[in-house]
Amino acid sequence: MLSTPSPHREQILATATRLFFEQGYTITGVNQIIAESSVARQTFYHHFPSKEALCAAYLDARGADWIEALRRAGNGRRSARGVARGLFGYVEELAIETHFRGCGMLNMASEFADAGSAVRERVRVHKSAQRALMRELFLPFGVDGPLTDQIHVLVEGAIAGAASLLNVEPIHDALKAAEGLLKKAGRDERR
Amino acid sequence: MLSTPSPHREQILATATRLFFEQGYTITGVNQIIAESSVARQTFYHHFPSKEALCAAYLDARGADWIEALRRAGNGRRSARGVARGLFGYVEELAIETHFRGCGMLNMASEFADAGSAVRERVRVHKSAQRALMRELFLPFGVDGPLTDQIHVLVEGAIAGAASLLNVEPIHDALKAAEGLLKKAGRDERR
DNA sequence: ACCTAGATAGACAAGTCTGTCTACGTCTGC
DNA sequence: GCAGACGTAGACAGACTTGTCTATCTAGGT
Repeated sequence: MLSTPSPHREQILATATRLFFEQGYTITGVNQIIAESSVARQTFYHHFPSKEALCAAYLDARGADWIEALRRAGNGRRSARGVARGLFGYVEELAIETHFRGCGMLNMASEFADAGSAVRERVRVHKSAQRALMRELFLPFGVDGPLTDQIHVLVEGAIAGAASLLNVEPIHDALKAAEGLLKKAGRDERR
Repeated sequence: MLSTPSPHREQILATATRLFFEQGYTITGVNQIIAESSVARQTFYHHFPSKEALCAAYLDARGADWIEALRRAGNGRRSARGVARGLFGYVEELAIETHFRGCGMLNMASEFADAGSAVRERVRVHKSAQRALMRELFLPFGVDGPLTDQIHVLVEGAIAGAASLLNVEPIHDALKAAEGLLKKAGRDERR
């Protein structure tokens, strides 16, 4: 069965992850994935019955990785402000590293127009999980749900803004905004 | 010269605008644009020497339209909060109307990985103009630059977030965050 | 009446795309 | 020793891609 993780499958998925993110889905052909994975055509179609199936696997893997990385970036902080700094610091790091390629999930969604498609649904579930992660990270510091949702919007805006403007300014702006909102919330609470 | 606006050119550009936005750039072929524009192949290549040239024209036109629409949505308000409500109200309206298709400029950027490409540069200039527009709209109410930049991030995050989650919640969150930041700024100012 | 510019339809080149197929090799368990 | 699983290499089908080409038609100016 699939209990043993096939190295071929992993290799194909790794190549696809790189190419889908760096180039985009439509523009990346299975021929290129096959060639750069150094596997045979049949091997590819054995593990993934179609390009779209590979896309689904890519979204699942990448989504989980991203959530985990974001959790690590926000964990172990001593304050809500610290969590925010961890999050946006990681976002900045990644933006520079990827040459402002933006969010892999959102980029994929932009290539699937139909809002009812399986891809869009997967992206929706992922972003929903990201939203829940914000709650999880800020909850220990008494930050309420509505505010964590607002910070989530700032994270999304930071990534999208950096990809548009090709620099890290929007990420800094987002962090400042998050700090402002947290400060305000603290002040309101003490009243 | 190009002083007389050719109706054919306009027709092609209108079709491309629709298809590029609804479907995406790579997936939309010139054949489809030609067919749905009801022009001859040669006519297409007469007005646009290549698909990429058409893309550039699309970005220019759509970018200008978007800025203008956003200006109208934020203009004629009596307070900074009113401007924010106008802006996010328009963003919400559009998100629903387009079935959460997101931002046409950002979607296009996501299909051009090379950060140095002409397309990415055009998107960058557009977002820069959008940033300047935020300043212009909020300036009459004494809102300073850094804060308008933060609101701009919220606008970006609202559009991207709505496209991801397939609902308008992120837009409401963004508005709440903007109102919070404006309120906080007003309070700080009075201190 | 004639000439030119612009539009038309459509063939065409040269390449790409996804997915299926055959034919051949190699490794493992029984 | 041999069957079956798994791998490889590569041909192939059929559709699609962008951009160029020819050949015909039509309208306006002189």
